[in-house]
Amino acid sequence: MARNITPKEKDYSQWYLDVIKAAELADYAPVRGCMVIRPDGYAVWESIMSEMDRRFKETGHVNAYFPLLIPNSFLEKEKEHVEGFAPECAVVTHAGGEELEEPLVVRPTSETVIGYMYSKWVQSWRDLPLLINQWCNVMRWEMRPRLFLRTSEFLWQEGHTAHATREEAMEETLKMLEVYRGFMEEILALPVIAGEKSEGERFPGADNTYTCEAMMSDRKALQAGTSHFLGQNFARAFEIRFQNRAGELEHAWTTSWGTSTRMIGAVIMAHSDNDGLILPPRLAPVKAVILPISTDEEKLREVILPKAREIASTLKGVLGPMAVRVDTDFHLRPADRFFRHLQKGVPLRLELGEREMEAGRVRAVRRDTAERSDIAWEAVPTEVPHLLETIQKALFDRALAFREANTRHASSFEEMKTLLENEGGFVTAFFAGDRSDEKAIKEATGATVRCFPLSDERVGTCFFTGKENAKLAIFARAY
RNA sequence: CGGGGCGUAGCGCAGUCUGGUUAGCGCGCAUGGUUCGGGACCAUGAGGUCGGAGGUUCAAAUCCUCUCGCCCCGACCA
Repeated sequence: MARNITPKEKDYSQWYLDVIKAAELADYAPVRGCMVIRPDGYAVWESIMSEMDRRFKETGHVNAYFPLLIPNSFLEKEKEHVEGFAPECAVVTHAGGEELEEPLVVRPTSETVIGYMYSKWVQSWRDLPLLINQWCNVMRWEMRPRLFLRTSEFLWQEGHTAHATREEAMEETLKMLEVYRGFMEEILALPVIAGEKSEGERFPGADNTYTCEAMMSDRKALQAGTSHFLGQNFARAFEIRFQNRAGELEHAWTTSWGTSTRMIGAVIMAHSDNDGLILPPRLAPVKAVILPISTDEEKLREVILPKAREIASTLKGVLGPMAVRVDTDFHLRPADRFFRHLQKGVPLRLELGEREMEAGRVRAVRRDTAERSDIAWEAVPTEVPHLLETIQKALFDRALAFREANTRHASSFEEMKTLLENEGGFVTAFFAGDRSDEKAIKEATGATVRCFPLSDERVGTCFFTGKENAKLAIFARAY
């Protein structure tokens, strides 16, 4: 048991913070609610960026960069948008030693400034679709910041597209939701439920919002990414118009979709244990660490270390140059070196000691299960990647089994209250209520509608209003 | 914004009520030694304008006034 980490059973919030600290992922910044992402945390973000960016480009998107500062008047052009975001905006009022004529908002999201630019770039149906993504930082002055999950400033990507037809924009919205789902499940080993948001949980200014909802290991829900169908709302606010083939002027149909550094928080809370961070192999910047071990320092440096480097070199050829590290912290005792990698979440530890030198093998220790196995030197380039994939799958399966074991169905409001109170987790129920019903349920249970899963088309009687033909919803307490 | 709590070494705290020699303790850190395959131990040592400003006093971490910041609960919010 790690002595620097509070067990999650004792205090889940503290456990989460302890894991981050022990893994040196992030630290608090001097400004309230802001965090410093440390090198090992940033490497995880880089890993996320490179894989997602590849998937965005494969689906036809390109990257661009829009400015940090947005004229205040832009936000006010879309009524719901400004109502949703104004309270949490940071505003620049002075610059160059003078008060500005118009205050500038630090972007909480970029629909407005991008809408403004799109109106200039779009004139003909031939200019559509416009498929642009940007990687950047945004600022939302939240009341309750938590590292990675909700920080005042965070890093994210926001995709913004404009289309000629409603159908095409809706198709894009769902396509990117599916890109998110695929990335989260395949790379983060995070099972998510793709679904539609309820009225009360919709993005300010959107006609529909879709989400990927995940369950954390305390059974609470976390929204890991959203994709919005914006209809013609922003096109009207910013006059994004084009002439169709018939020569008529039409408003474009737009979408936006985003995922953020919050996903790092999701990975931490989905997989890690009381010893510290556990990273899924496909996400982990360092996938395997090789530890030369011996009390005979001469032998260590002259025989074992060169062999370790040789194995590392071969393995790098398979896994990538940054994915394998040789631990040369010989001033630490083996136990301390084990723990360091354990807490950093390195998926696989390969020990090379005197026993292994004689036998011509390495001892592999899995981070997720602590299982040990011996791998012959010649087999390392094939066995290690295989073992990493086994770990990847095991993490996903474990998280999925956990979610399924903690998902229950409620037919009545009483039943829902009891389930949320006693069991927690996800509660499915047929629901056809409106915004005020959602509010009443939240006040009574602390839970919100997470989504209406797209994969489940069953309908039934609403547990709250009694209406027929209600869609199946998932309720849960959420971050 | 309302209620409660806290600022003393990198971190966690004691000392403040009842002012009094060089402000302590644990962890961590540095050096040396013994250890070493799942968080060792011994010894030595470095590290502090006690959140800030002003005041009372022979004397302030301690008492008084002002001020800044942080945390928790609520409100608000994704």
